[in-house]
Amino acid sequence: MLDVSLIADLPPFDGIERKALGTLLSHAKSRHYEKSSAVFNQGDPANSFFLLLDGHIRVVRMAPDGEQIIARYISSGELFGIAQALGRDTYPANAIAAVDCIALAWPSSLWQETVEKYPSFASNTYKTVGSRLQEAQDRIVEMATERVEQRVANAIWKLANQTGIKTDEGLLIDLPISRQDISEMTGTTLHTVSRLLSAWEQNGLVKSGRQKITVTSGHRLKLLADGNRDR
Amino acid sequence: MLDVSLIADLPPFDGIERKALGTLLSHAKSRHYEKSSAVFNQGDPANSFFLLLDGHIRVVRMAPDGEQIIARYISSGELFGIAQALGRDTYPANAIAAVDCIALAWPSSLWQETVEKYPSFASNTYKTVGSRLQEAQDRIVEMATERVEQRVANAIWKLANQTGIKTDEGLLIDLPISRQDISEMTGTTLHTVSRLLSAWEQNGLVKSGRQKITVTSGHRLKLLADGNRDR
DNA sequence: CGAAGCCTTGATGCGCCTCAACGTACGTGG
DNA sequence: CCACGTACGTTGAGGCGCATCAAGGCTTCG
Repeated sequence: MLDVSLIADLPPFDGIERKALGTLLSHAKSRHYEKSSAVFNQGDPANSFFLLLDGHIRVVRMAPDGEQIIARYISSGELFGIAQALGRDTYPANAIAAVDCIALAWPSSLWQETVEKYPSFASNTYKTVGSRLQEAQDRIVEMATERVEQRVANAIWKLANQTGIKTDEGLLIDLPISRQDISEMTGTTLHTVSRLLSAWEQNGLVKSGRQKITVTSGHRLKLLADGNRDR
Repeated sequence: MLDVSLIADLPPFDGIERKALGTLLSHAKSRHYEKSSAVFNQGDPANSFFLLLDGHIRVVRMAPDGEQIIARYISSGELFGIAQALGRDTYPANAIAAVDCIALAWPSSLWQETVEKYPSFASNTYKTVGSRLQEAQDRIVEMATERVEQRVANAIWKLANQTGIKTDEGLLIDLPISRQDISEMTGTTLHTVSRLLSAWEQNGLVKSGRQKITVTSGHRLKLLADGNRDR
């Protein structure tokens, strides 16, 4: 049986009494997704909505020509696959487990009911959608006005802040991430990302290896992201 | 006094009885905005939400360096400035009248109440937000994967379909739009847009003049937008 | 141990920005 | 109504940023 403490402190459920959380949980199924497996795919009928309990999920959209673009990473404690909140009945993107993940899944049919019964849940989730729209718009502005170097610096800086864990060398991004992944987040190529990381490593901004990036000087990385050309 | 027929047939109000529309309208103020004036600005406290009755509104975001990016155009019949639906209390962008406009304005305090009282209004507006998020994501993918020529073709094609009126020459975009505007929609420069339009005019795809674009071959323009290099 | 996946680094060239100069339509006030 | 100022549009020359093409090294895993 799932315990209420699993979700009681998470932002989406803020303001719902524990008893109600119990009933909510009784309708949820806990599922395990292993690394690189798909939770759902773009175009699939949106039969469930999800809460990520542990791990990281990569949300990916396909371009018409088959190229992939990473829309965002979901961290634990976040809702995802909430197509209902967007008035959709299919998922708008692929969701891939970046590492082994545990998620709760509710049937979509419960969405409407939940939103109506718990106004705080409704306002929290719509706020989430709102901020994702905001983020998307920001990214459009970024793509339109900034150079590749800034965008890559910004992407890594945000990832480090979202998922980073402190090590003695700096902030380590807590999920396996390749040069290719970064390029798909920023609209460039893995080659350019590789060159940038090499240069930054020389200048002591980051330390990186196979699918691993540690930010050693968040400060200077942020400066780059904000457009200061180095030295 | 405002007449119910003004809004009765508009999508956002679909499914609300005429009597309720009357009460709703009684709280609205009709306002006139002359060409190039601001309805609201980015960062302003979101005191009202709006319905555009006539005209076209340009939604613009400012980049940190002062550059402007056009997020979208609002056509008549659409809601805009609905910061509440995004859980925000300030507007996330500027709204500028592209031509003389007439809009209804409601105080933001009415939003919550309206959403709760009319479920169809709620689901319609959240669907709107959802599709704007979708559009934004699509645009990110576009910026990341397509060449300037495709993006410009696509922007013009969409504008022509959204606002176009039939003339004997083709589809005329029904609002004054400069090379600069197009460049701010696509993340390029007015120079490149000018060169593209000149070339397209030579090939008989469009006819354009000062702040005016007529699409003479939507078909071939769409082909360009989809990535077919011409001839 | 081989294969597949990830990373690096060089060489080359093109797409598009930048800079510059000029032409043209609009509207505004004398 | 004409003259001027301003906003918009065009077109050329030059060069930079980054994609593309190419080749090879290093890990990880079956």
